[in-house]
Amino acid sequence: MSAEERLREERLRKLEDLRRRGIEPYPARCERTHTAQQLHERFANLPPGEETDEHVWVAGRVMGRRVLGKASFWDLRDGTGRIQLLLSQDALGEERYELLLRDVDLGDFLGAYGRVVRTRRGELSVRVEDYRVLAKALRPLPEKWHGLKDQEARYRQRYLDLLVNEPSRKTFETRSRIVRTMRRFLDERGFLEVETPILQPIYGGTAARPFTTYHNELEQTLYLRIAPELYLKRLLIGGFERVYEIGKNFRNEGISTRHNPEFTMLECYQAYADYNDMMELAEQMIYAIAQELGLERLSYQEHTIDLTPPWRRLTLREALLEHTGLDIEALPTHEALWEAVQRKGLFVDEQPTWGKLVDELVSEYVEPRLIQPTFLLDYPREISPLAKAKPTAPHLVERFEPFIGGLELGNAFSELNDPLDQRERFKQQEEQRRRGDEEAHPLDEDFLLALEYGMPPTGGLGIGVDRLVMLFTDARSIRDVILFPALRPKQEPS
RNA sequence: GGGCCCGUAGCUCAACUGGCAGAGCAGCUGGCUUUUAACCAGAAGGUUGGGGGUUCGAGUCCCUCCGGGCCCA
Repeated sequence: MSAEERLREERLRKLEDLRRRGIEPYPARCERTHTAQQLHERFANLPPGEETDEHVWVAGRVMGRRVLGKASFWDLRDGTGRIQLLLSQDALGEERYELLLRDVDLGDFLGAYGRVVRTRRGELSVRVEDYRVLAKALRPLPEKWHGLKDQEARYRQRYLDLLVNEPSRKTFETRSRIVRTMRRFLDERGFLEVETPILQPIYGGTAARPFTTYHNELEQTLYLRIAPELYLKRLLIGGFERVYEIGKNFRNEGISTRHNPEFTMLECYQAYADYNDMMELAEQMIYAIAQELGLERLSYQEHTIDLTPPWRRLTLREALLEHTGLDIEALPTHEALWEAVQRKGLFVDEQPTWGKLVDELVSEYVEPRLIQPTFLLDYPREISPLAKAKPTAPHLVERFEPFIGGLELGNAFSELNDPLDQRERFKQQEEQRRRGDEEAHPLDEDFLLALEYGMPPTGGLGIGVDRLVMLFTDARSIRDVILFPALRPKQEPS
């Protein structure tokens, strides 16, 4: 028997011992009059050594234990904090006291009843007169002092990570606050929260490979959405002027410190707005989150970042001129640009088109250096099939991506609402697909039909929620901000 | 997909140049009625991620597979 199994056997033995003595280790009900936090608030001014007449029931997990013989001190933790239990043979009687010491382990859930006191050393405690075993744990918790450090275990058994690593718990509380603040920000501005299909007959809204599934009854292939964009636009056509959705997108691609196959996205659309309005919306929203968290200036990895609006606006042309010395407007063809890239000895892979080459150069030489909040704007038209062309430069579109700390945090356009132009763009994408581009946008006749009924001029904005949480929690990997990140299955010896 | 690093007791970590696998916490036994990582004493706990190889001898060197981390694509 392994050491692990022996520890489990030991606890099973205790569980049986409890049952033999008529104690159900998994009772259906439990009494609780106060949380730990409520007690700490209510008795904040109780002086050391003082006792109250107040009797309370507390409940929680046993996280620590100091046994001094016929008296002992136990740490009970609930969702709000920690409270000490003071147990003695005097108060419980020999039998009940011995049973507790013998059969209750660290990690078990315990309810305790007694008087609220403060010990001579100043620790608020419950002097226990009665107790209930609430749930027996069969496996030991990770070590109390060092916590759980093993990265793999922290991801695979997140409950243990949350249980013993305070910073991890804080990260996910912060994540929740960020999403809540986003909702409040948009709700206050008249945006309507909606839900659109995750199972889609045609995927679209961005360039990515999808997960494929099948509906048995309909005998139909369906795709998990890579973006909600095309459905949200249908709502603009339907007359809603401001909508947003926060939800999971699914992209069948590699896993990295910045990519999880399912990830959370905010998309919002505002009628009668353009990408300039969406820039303001984005910086205001992220600043509002920063204010909520008290992080208007924050540290991300080795950087100090100031989120105060307005943020820097930088066109791709300016950015590439600055970081590579290439003027893409003076190199308007694929051949000319590639020739210049090679002449300069720039280190990028060859790309099939001018637009993709520009994108590649930006990814390689510009994005990692965008530490302070920056909107990169005016992208090549051919890599942006859902964005409206710039009136002054039809080979470019009104599109931007926000960058902070080198992280790409989103994507936004003045949305293309010309149904004939949209059809042309889809056809160009089909052509790219024929040339082997698996990520080319599929042609969506149902969406084109909707667009032909008329969509108002609209600004759209997508924000990657996970990456935003990374920024605000100083996380190096997206896995640190996703409760249950995607991992390869661990092979169990059979 | 490529390169580098890591995987030792339930948890956190040791183990020199290849030479008896070791400690703390947890658990077990005993002691202790005001502790705060309580303390004191004792005994126990290992397929060193899996498989193969080199060697008198492998946690350590080599090959391979699995998982994780970092960097690159």
